[in-house]
Amino acid sequence: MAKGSVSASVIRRLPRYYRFLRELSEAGTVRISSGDLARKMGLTASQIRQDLNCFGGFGQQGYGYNVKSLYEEIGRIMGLGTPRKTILIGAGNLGRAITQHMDFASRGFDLTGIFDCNPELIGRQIAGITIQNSTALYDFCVRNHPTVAILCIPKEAAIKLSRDLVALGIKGFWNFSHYDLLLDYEGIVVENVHLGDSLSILCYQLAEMDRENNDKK
Amino acid sequence: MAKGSVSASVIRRLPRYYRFLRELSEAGTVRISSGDLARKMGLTASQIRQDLNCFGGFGQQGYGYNVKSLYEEIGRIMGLGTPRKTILIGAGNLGRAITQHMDFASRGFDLTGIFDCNPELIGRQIAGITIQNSTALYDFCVRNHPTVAILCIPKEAAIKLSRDLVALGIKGFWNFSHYDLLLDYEGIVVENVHLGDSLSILCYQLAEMDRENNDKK
DNA sequence: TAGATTGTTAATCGATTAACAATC
DNA sequence: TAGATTGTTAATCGATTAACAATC
Repeated sequence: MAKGSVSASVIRRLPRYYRFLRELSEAGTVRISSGDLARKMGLTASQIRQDLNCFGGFGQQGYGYNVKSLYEEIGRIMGLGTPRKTILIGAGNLGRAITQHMDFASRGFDLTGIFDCNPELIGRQIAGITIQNSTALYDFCVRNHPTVAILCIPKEAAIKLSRDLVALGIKGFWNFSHYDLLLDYEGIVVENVHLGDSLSILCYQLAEMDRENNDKK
Repeated sequence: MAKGSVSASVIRRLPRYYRFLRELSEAGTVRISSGDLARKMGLTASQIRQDLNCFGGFGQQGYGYNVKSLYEEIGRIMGLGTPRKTILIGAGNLGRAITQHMDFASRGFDLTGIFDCNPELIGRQIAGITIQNSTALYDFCVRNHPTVAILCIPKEAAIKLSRDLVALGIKGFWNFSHYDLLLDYEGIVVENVHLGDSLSILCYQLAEMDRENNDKK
């Protein structure tokens, strides 16, 4: 189905297409042309057609794209259909917020375990899941075979733990620790989220704006 | 100081340079060559030299870069020196987690107010700041002149509120709502964070890995 | 001085945009 | 059929990499 490897730029845009198509679908739009979608998303029609054609020809000449079927197609491409057993490690502020905030099911994940080493947190529940002692992690993985781990733990813990988790069968990491997780194992994927970096980019843009304004004067 | 406009690709890498340089500095490293830094960061030496030269010649031929002074230089470029008065809107799970999780001061922000419309939350404290009723937002802005707003509110609220906030003097938005905030006002900057999109990218990569493995068989 | 490494220019690569024949 | 819009190829643009003279 997939033609060789799709570039990272295209992949990063996929979830955004998916979002816009869902909204269009919910609003009752049946069909859309690449030109109209481009205007809505702030892209070019060419780019949209190029992007979609990495995965196949989903449109119809003279008509455009069927919103609902394109939406479903992209969902299939992103692999949302088969939920992956997921564990969360680190039930601090961020871990708890993500658990409560994110709709895992609709995004292809099934949160099955939460772990922390803080005795104050162990036994409490988040989103209906009981926080377990980190010492139970090994047994849990052996028994339940989760394949995805969300890391909401400090840098040092992430470095230490990630190797063990790979050995326990984890294939994908959603990493919030302040550390660029780069696992050189074959067949492991990592998505690093650096909220601090994101905030710093905003800071830069504000600083740059100030500098421009000062130059004008 | 800045030579015209620096590309978005370079800007997105700046916080990462900053992180690595701080770590090197804390580890006691005095100088580093573009080659060594490239190896550490998984970049090319060329790219590092090109990136840094967007802002000026911070190195010295035959020596490399002084870690501490390059670190400080990048901090200046990112504008970390002058803290910007910041407000957080939406003190739900995500808003609370971000408040407690993020070191705003070291990143050039000064969180001065938190707002929510949920009566259960109003009056409570997060990180030493009392959650105020959203109805007090207007007065607060008129009196305190915050310039940055963090949006941890639903899509609809973000759309409605963002225009008002611009009118109240907000120049920068750190937007966590499930919505691509795109303010076409002059002199307003937005950093959208889509955690759902990030998770979807991980999902795609896992699906792609599965497809590759199936193809092999 | 000789060795190392930068700053910078030129070459390459990849991604975006434009153009247009195919076709619904 | 005529009009619209895709899929796809070619052209352009920008970003990354390579090369090397300048120089510490």
